[in-house]
Amino acid sequence: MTKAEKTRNFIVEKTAPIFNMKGYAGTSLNDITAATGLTKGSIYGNFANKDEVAMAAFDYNLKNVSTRIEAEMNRQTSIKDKLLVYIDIYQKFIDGSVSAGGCPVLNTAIDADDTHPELRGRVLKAVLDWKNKIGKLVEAGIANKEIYADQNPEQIALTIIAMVEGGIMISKLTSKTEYWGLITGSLKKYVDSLG
Amino acid sequence: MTKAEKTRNFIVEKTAPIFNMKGYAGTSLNDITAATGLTKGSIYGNFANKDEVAMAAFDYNLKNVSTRIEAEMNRQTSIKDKLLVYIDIYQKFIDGSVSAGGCPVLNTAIDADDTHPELRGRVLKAVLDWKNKIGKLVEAGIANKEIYADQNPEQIALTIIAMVEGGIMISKLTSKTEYWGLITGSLKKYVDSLG
DNA sequence: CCTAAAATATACCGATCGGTATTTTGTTAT
DNA sequence: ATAACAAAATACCGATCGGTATATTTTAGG
Repeated sequence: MTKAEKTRNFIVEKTAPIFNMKGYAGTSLNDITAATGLTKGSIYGNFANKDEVAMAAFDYNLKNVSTRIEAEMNRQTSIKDKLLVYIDIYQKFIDGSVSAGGCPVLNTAIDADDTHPELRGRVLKAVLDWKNKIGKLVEAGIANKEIYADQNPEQIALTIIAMVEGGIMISKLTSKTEYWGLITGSLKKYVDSLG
Repeated sequence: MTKAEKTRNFIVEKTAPIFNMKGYAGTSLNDITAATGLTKGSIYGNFANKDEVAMAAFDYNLKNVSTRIEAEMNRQTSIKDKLLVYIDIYQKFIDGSVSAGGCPVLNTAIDADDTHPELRGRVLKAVLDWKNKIGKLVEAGIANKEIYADQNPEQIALTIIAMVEGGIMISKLTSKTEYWGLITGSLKKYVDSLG
């Protein structure tokens, strides 16, 4: 890893939580230099513009979530338990112990939806990938009789994502972890009812 | 209504969709003057600062949702049908036929959560009021035997809000109304299972 | 119709915005 | 050790930011 690559990673690591909290328009180059201790010249020596930093920051935040989910999912055996992994992982996004500012998918979706097509495209792909992943899990669950055959994998995927993301919004806004407990309680019951 | 009050309302009406789409940091005073055709002097003759315009815009967007929901709810007789009113109303937020930019509660919650305490306070109140409203509906449903007595009103309220807001995020981002149909399909089944 | 007050427009403020050309510093291979 | 190169810092750019003091226009009451 060259010096430039190291610095690039360093900048992304330091700015990713800021973009996640303040959004694209709300994060200034001054924020970026302050967080990294570097100067504007150095930032622009490693990135073409603010857009590129924002994209890399989103990718970093997304990968951070994905790898944690992947790891925890591999520790579960049943499909239903795999589907419920999101509950434990996203708990950490609410109390702030992981990636300050909440879920990057939700934040960036709202932030970039009507303002930043490039960023929007990245979040869109993330949501569709997520939907496909859950859909395939459900299909596997149907195949091994864990889930009823008449269930719609796409519908289940969308419902789980909606509940998780909506739940994060509520719990983060209110700072009430017991709300997250109640919402995920409904989610557990829902997943249990699938088969 | 004095001239100043008219102008104030006019400014709020014209800027409310912009704040809803671009967020607080993303909406500039130039956006405000462009949308209204007024000058900065006129804006600041009616509002102390950008914050005040943003607050008034949020209040306006929120009231817009609330009154529509209230009206549609009064047309329903059963508690379950009242709970399902959100589905039809929010449909219009996704296709953009009402208040461009999606649900103001969701947008402002994400936008202001970590950046704007005053605005955050307003959204927080909106969500808690919403939760209480659904909670009381559920209690009424329990009282008239429409809903099982062992159901938790607070949990039901939070679950419905989470599904609706999460569903809006997904449907707006993907521009797929069929996704909204699938998610609200789950919501209908959920509400139906309550009693 | 005229005047006083209210409302809007004009012109400007310093600060900050994203971005860049140039210089200085740090690194690395010979 | 030094030359060649890469990387970071400095100093600056025009544009836009939110905000204001002042001048002009519009409104409303007598």
